[in-house]
Amino acid sequence: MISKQKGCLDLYGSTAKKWQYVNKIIDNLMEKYNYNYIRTPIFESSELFHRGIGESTDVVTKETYDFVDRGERKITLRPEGTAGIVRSYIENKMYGDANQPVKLFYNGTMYRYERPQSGRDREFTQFGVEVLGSDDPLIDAEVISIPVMLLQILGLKGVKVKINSLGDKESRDNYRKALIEYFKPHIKELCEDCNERLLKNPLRILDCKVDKDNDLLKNAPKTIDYLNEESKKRFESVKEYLNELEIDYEVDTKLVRGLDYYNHTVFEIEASVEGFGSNNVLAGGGRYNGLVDTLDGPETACIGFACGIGRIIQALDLEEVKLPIDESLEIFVMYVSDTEKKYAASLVNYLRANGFKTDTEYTGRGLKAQFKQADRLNAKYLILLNDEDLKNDEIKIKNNKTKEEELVSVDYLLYYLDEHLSDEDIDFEEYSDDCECDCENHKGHCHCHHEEEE
RNA sequence: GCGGAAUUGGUGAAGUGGUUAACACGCCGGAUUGUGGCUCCGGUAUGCAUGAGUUCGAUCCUCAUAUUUCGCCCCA
Repeated sequence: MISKQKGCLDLYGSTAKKWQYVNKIIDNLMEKYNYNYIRTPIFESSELFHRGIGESTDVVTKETYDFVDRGERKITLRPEGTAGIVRSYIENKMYGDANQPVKLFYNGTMYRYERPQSGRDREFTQFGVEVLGSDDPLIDAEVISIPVMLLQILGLKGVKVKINSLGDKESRDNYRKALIEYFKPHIKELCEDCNERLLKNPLRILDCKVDKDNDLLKNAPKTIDYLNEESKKRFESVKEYLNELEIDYEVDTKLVRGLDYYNHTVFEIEASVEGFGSNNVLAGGGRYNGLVDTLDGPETACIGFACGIGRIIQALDLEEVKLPIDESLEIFVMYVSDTEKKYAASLVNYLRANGFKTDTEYTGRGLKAQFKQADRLNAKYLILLNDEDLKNDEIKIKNNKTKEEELVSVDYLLYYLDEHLSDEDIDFEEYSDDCECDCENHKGHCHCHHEEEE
């Protein structure tokens, strides 16, 4: 047997339903925010990511899926969405569009060659947003508000918004130098990883889990103190707009993020759910005003974020949030004889064409088993074809909940179904948590048939 | 890139170096209900992740590989 590749995921069944639902919410939300969908290739030239994300970042040095194609081209599977979109922005000269800023969103798979663990796969899906062509702090706040709104709509509770500012290039460089000077004399007191980090990415020392209680970290210089006046003012303005949007946030001066292209505003959205490992960051992003320039485009102020759909679903599961997914079937058509089966074929087709969610039997089951199948599919109405009835142009319809049967004339069928199914919309009572039967098969919705016995 | 744990049928799983791999659920068939969900009867892994080794003999021991899972680094 051939098994799937490490860190990949087969998405199907009820989990797939959840993804479809989340995607639907995202599309809807982006419509309201007036962001346009963009899809860029899953693979790009390796150089794009090396220059874009940063030669020294872990993502590029040890996590990319690289290969050489038959034309000797160096290719990399995209490890994130921003670089490809910036490339597209430049290549398609979107900076020349009349409509500025350019507000885009994407939703697709990304690839990172990593050791899989909770909340991290090699192929994973990110939804994200990029706004190119505006340095207005209002946009910073808006971009932060998107994942917040999304998680709120999905019903996730314990979300925490953390923000920080790295300042402009000047501020960031000054801060970096200050940190190195501060840590250098004491570096022996810190863990092995921190020693590694000192020159490569000193900002990350602040985020160290091993040394987090060390006074050295607590008293380290803070990003805020190294912002120049302009950067400081900008950060204040972002915070003001966040207040206007009524977004609760926390300034975390240790929040630095690992990709080279970030400056000014950076942010993360964390799930504080019991049972989430260390990969509890659901969304992250920030400003990257230098990236378009780095990739040979005109200087353009940009900001964006990305969130992992898989992690969001995981968080929803851990919080046991119930998504309003309707898993019922409107009509199940049953038959026994060959003539009934032929009639069933055209009837099913007819019902579907008229907008009813309809299914029927395909495996030669007996009538008894067809009833079971109908229950499994959560059918609301059963149509029991019977040669005798058909001779009279009549069809037997059974309400699978009340068990009431009615013989309906063929001409009247659609009307009958319309009548009965329209007010049969999702009955939230029925799908509540309160099911107390002993069966084990209902984690979410209970479809058990426990009559009002006794 | 580094480290820990796991891998038995459709599912949850028990189990042993040696004839037919427990049990439960599910599923299929039958009986009984006019058309099901209750009950009863029967069926349901020539197989214990894959490959190699130790052995008279391995699902059970050893090694390798794959996948899963949980951490570290890093990220969403």
